[in-house]
Amino acid sequence: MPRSDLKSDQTELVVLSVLAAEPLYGYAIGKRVAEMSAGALKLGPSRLYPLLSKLEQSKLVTTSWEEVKAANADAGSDGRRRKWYRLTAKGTQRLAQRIEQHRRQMSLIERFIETAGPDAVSVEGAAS
Amino acid sequence: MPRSDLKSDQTELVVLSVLAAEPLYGYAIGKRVAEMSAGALKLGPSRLYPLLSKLEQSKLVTTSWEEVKAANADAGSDGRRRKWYRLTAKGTQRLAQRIEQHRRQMSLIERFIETAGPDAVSVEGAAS
DNA sequence: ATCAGATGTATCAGAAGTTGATATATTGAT
DNA sequence: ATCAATATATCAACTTCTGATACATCTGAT
Repeated sequence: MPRSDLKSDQTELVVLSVLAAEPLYGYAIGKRVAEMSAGALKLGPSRLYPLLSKLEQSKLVTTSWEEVKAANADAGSDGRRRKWYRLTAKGTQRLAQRIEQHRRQMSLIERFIETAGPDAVSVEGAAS
Repeated sequence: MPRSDLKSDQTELVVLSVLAAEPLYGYAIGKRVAEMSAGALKLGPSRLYPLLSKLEQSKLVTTSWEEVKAANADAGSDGRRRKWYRLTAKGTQRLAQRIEQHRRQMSLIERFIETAGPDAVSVEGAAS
């Protein structure tokens, strides 16, 4: 059940961030996101792969296929293939842009929360 | 051109926040949001009224109609009517919930930004 | 007086975005 | 052999968003 609760721009930010740390293949990206969020964010295939395709088309990432080496066998293929994604300079630029956009929106929302008064921020109803 | 760039939960948070400060009618809510965001957030009718209806149905707000008094005439209607929205206790509770949810998501995203490394945060590409 | 623009509420169809289900194929554990 | 995990990918159905439209009144400008 891929719940992300994030809007697409934020999802993009998250994916670009993990790729900024190191290149990864699709499935590993999904797992990394789940791990780092302690399960709060889950990118299912239907969300992840279209997004990665979009990033590829926009040249924010470059891709390359890798054949997974067999563990026990002496040589060659394992049948499984991985598509690796690595951030381009353009991708790094986009990430910085998304981070800025994110910070802008956050301070904006913060402003609204403040006008609501301190009453709203911590209230009985907030419990679990 | 109603650009909000906010996801629906965040829009709800914003609207509940302005109503927490004081009761308002629909059109005024839209203007207040635009003012407070210096035009960055615009809630058009097609976004605003369905949202307000939803809040009403969920009993997060109560509503009441008001006839606008004529300015010059000695008595009565001006023809214009306003539908006022005021937060219920349940609405206040929901607001607190949304604020908490918001803070959780923000610290989550912050975590991803940090892993991206300091390089990503302030980069040439961030200009304009 | 007329006309444009703001006020004020509301709906709708089309566009865009999201997700569960499904498909295929291999590996490793029970 | 069967099940879960690994690994990629698509699709139809669903929800959500938005531009356009509708209607009626008021205000200020010409």
